[in-house]
Amino acid sequence: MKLTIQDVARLAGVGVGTVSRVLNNHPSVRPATRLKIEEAMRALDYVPNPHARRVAGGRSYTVSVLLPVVATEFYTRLLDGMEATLAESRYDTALFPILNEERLVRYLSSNTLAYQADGVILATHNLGELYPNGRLPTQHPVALVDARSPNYDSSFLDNEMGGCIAGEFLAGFDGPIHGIFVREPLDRAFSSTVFADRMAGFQRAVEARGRTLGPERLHAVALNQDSARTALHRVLEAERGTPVNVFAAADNLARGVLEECAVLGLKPGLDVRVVGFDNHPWAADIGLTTIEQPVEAMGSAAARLLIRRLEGYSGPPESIRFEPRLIERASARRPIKTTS
Amino acid sequence: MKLTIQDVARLAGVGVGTVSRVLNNHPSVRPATRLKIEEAMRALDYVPNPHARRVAGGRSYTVSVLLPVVATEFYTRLLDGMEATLAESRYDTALFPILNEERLVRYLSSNTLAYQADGVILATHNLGELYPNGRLPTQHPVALVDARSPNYDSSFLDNEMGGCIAGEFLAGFDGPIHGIFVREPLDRAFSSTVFADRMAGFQRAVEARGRTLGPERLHAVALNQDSARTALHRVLEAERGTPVNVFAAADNLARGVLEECAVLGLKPGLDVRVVGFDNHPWAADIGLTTIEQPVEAMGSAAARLLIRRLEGYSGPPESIRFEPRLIERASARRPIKTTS
DNA sequence: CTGAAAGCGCTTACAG
DNA sequence: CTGAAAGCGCTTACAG
Repeated sequence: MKLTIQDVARLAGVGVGTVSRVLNNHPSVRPATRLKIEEAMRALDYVPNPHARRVAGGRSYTVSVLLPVVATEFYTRLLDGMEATLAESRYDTALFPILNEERLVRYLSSNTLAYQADGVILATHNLGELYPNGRLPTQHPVALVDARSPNYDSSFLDNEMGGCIAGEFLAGFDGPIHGIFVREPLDRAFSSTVFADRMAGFQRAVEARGRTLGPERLHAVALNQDSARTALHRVLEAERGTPVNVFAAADNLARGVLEECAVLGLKPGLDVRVVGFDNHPWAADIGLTTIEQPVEAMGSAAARLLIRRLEGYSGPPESIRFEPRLIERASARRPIKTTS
Repeated sequence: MKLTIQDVARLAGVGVGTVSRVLNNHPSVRPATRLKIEEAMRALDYVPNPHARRVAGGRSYTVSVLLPVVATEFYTRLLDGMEATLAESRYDTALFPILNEERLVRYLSSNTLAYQADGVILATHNLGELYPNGRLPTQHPVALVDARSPNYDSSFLDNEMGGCIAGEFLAGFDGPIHGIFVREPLDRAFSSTVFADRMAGFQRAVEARGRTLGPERLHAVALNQDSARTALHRVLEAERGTPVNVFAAADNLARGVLEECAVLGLKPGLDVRVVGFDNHPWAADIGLTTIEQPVEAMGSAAARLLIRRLEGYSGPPESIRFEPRLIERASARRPIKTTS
């Protein structure tokens, strides 16, 4: 009842070996034959049995993706990017949500993972705390995403540059400048410098423009809207007047700020200028000026780096750096410059 | 280099068939033989190749666990309970974090899941919204945990009873009674009635004791501590005086309330009596009176129900109900009754 | 109770 | 470029 490679071979009028070759993108298959077989597969709606492939081929055609359990759009998009690229090369994705540190260690040391996957993608995790030598205890190729390490391939965003852009932009407005960011770690298992980097760039840019930004203007909060709303109150109390300029280092925080503005009757872009970070799909809907990061592209790049290793490449580790850019919307807009 | 069943058979001086039988708990193996083989496996540190088992046996020895991406202790513990029981029966666990609704549908419809798993455990998800007929589009056995359905085996907590217990307990104190709970859904992909049930029981119990609890005393918040802190302010403003009695329908919320009490200089258990829900490991450390739910046991029960199906049981769906109980600590303690 | 053998659905040299 | 065959590491009737 379950379709096998035999059924495809029979329908296409070829041997199973040839079907297998098209399944594995083997170069030496005549185009006409390939077409005939692909048609048969489509007609039968054939999906190869991955377990048999693993046994016969000695590879699993699966990559393990280890990611922190932080329910933000960011990880959904990152995963979409990785999975799309992995699927193109016919790799399955096995997800391992890192609920806590003990679980991360277990995943990496267990036979389960070793058996299941040909390679590992680790998200947002700076090695080094858990594994002081900066190496994961696995024989398989590893790629990092949204993180960097000298030992592994990685794709990452230049978060510091993103902070810089926000800082330079807000320094162009009158009124005091504040920053709202997330205190690390996001999660016990994930020490990351993402937010620290953003704030470092931000601070540097603001001060380079001769504007002050002491520690009392930097507000560390939890990654949720309510915390950001509370932080806005602290900003307003400190300044006792508008306008104020706020860099919220994640769109989710910026959204909280905008919502609280609505409650307080303050006009975004006039009384309170807000710049977020992420450019999530809904950012346009709420008119949020923000720093865009190409999340899907980062995921896709990490997947591509890993696939290259899986196919035998063995050059030195490579890092692909992505650059953020400013998306200007109503929540903070520069006046249009008029000539003369 | 990789160990196979052949190596074990050779060392134990038996055929591979017999080794396979002990691997699969086949009854007809002489105890002495079994011992000899188990010793050989231990000596070699042998782990069977799951892919080969899947191909030969036609089963995957894997169950898929679909769970919402809400980073709370609850899911860690639930998973611990499930995995422990599954592992006892030599089942691997494949985790599928439901990042959004589209992804849940994709998991359930994809060939990936169908191939990988012999069965599915779905957490905290009330079917019916996504699948109006209340059935998942899968041929495999399904068990629910932290949710119920007439169509599938399930293990769940009597959340309403938990709310009742909290309500009865708080009704024993002087001062107004408030409730802080989470507005559903927790997550776009997970419609659950967990919090609604807790509040329904709470309200019923409080009113049965002749105490008032209008809608203005029920505070819907997001599931994080900051939201709970803000809610406490609303409680205190409404009452303008202490003591007040607060049921926070999750320990995480209760923790926020206690922290805000510390900031405001209010004494937990005297000025503000707080009852949480969960009895997470850290609840004892902060002296939180709370409703305990046996999370690991619930996970374990769901796993057991599924395993029974996987082994061929085909009776009607069964629901295992777990009862919560009150754990009294400093944040709300009844005066010790003295005789006469 | 146990061994030898066939078979699961693929992959991959080996010949042609 | 392609087919026939051996082999991957297991499981499971089939005999004994």
